[in-house]
Amino acid sequence: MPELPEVETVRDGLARHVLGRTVVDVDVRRDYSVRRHEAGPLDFAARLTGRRLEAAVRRGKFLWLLLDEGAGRGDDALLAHLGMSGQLLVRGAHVVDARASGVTEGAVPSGPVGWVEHPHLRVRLVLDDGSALDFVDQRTFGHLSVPDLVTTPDGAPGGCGAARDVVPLPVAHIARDLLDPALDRRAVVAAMRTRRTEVKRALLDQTLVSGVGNIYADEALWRARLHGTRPTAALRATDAERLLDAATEVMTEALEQGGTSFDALYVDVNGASGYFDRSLAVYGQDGRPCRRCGTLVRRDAFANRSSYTCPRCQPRPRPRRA
DNA sequence: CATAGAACCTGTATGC
DNA sequence: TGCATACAGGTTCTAT
Repeated sequence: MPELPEVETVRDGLARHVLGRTVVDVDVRRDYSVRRHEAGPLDFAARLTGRRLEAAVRRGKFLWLLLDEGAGRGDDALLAHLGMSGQLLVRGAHVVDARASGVTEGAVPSGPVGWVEHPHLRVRLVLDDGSALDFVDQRTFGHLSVPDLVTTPDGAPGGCGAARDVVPLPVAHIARDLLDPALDRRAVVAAMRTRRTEVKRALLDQTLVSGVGNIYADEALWRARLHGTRPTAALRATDAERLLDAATEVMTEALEQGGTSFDALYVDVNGASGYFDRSLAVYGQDGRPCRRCGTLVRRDAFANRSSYTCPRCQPRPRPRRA
């Protein structure tokens, strides 16, 4: 669910609310949510307890909190991926509005502190000021872990030469994202055109350029007037550039609105929804008129999901012969 | 190596 | 009402 603008909204919230705090207790309610932590839930908790949260960093849809140097620990971080339905909620030592938290009316506040416990709470970190950081995740595709930080080689993911960087090990293969100033956009265009696939698949490939998901891919393609099934190999460089510009633009606008959310499944650290859903031109708009030409937006099956396009603004490519 | 599809899990909406 | 099916913002693993 959360794509770059939503994850960045969460990162910003964490930067403002939990940095400088120390983890005093870790409560793993569901082991599956820390399955990517190889050493298991107990080690996950042990590695976090007593550590201070120093910085909030993001690449694409991954975000992590740098940890201070623990006794005998190397460089590591609390890594989070929200998957399709993950949330990170900062719960202060006060009662949170039940509606904004996505909790039904009448939910029972839990614990002496008095905040409302979300039904899909998977992991809770209790912080030294009495607040808590809750990882909530309905579908459980998201996960938390405490991996080591590694230095990525020059010119790594996506074939984009750029400055060396330190990222958590599971992020080493993820390319820089479209809001990263160090991203080499020309290299992305070049790499995209060497792929033998369709342009929407390339846009969603996080090892080529990261941060774009199904919503913003469709929105970017509509803005660039390209059909997602266009073969990348036959794409003009100017078209590829226009597509990347469109994706950057739509994600920047979404970020300004606090991200896109259709329901309580996506919220910021305070439980509030973003407003960009009102600005979507095609995603989820099937049967409604294209705001540019009036033609009805259509939905097509795409990789166990859907793609939304304007058939007139985004003509399908001519079928190629093999 | 590159690419496409299945698998992972929980819940809601829709149709019969 | 009950039940079956389709679908949902993503990534990793596996098979070609």
